[in-house]
Amino acid sequence: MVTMTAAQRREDERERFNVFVSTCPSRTLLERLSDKWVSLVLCALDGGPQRYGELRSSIAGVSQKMLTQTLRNLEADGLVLRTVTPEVPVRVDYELTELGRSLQVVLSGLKQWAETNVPEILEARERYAAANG
Amino acid sequence: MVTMTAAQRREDERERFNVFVSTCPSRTLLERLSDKWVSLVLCALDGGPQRYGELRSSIAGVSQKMLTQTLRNLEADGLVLRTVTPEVPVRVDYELTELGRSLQVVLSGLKQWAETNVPEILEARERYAAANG
DNA sequence: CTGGATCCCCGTAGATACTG
DNA sequence: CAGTATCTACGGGGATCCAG
Repeated sequence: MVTMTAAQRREDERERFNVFVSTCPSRTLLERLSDKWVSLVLCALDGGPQRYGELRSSIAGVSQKMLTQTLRNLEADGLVLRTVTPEVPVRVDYELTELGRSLQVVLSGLKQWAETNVPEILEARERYAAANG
Repeated sequence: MVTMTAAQRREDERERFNVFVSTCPSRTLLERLSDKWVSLVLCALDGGPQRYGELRSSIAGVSQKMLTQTLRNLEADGLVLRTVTPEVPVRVDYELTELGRSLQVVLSGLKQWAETNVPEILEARERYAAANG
């Protein structure tokens, strides 16, 4: 076995993880990130640390259960840091980690795309509805 | 305070789309895009038009139902073009529209991020599991 | 009072079988 | 080949309860 060049190693890395293989860890990761609450939570935390209640009110429509569940998953994946301050009442703050910030950049692109292209999408839906039943 | 023109007001309205409002169209759009199959389908179509069966086999683990449903939604939103060729047996091709390609760029960034950062995430999960139950 | 766990109900994803 | 139809099972939403 000859020593690998950096390029070969990079190629090898790329082929180790493939989202199109259903058993690949990158696939399950992509599925977790492709969650409607994940992008909202990460974008909400973009402005800095927030308390649980702040997140809950800034992300309209989220249930306690899903917000807690999403935050726990993000914490376990090292994307969010959870800090408990034992005051009365208890205070829990959430903030992005370095890894979380790098993901937030990508997801804010998706958020931006959605907010920008709403009109085109709505027009397309009307055309589709008119053409079909 | 200067008077707004109608055009300015319309422009202002356009920029008011906010994903954090649960009733905002951009929010429901973001939720549709934040679907685990959407990113996979769009990335699969990045290489060019594909038949239904090709998509089904390239995206391992997708059910006929969800693939059809996802493709129909993407078609209705103007992101994917569906072409039926009345051969025997019938041939159905799917390809990205211009709008779909612009979204694919964003989603492939997410795919790339997932494939790149799998190791960090797995390590974080182990640390979390070790620290907690 | 904040943050979160638990229970129950319902919608929807998913597997299977069938059709133009 | 490219879908529809049907059934079941899992996961999200809401109410309720719990700890600090």
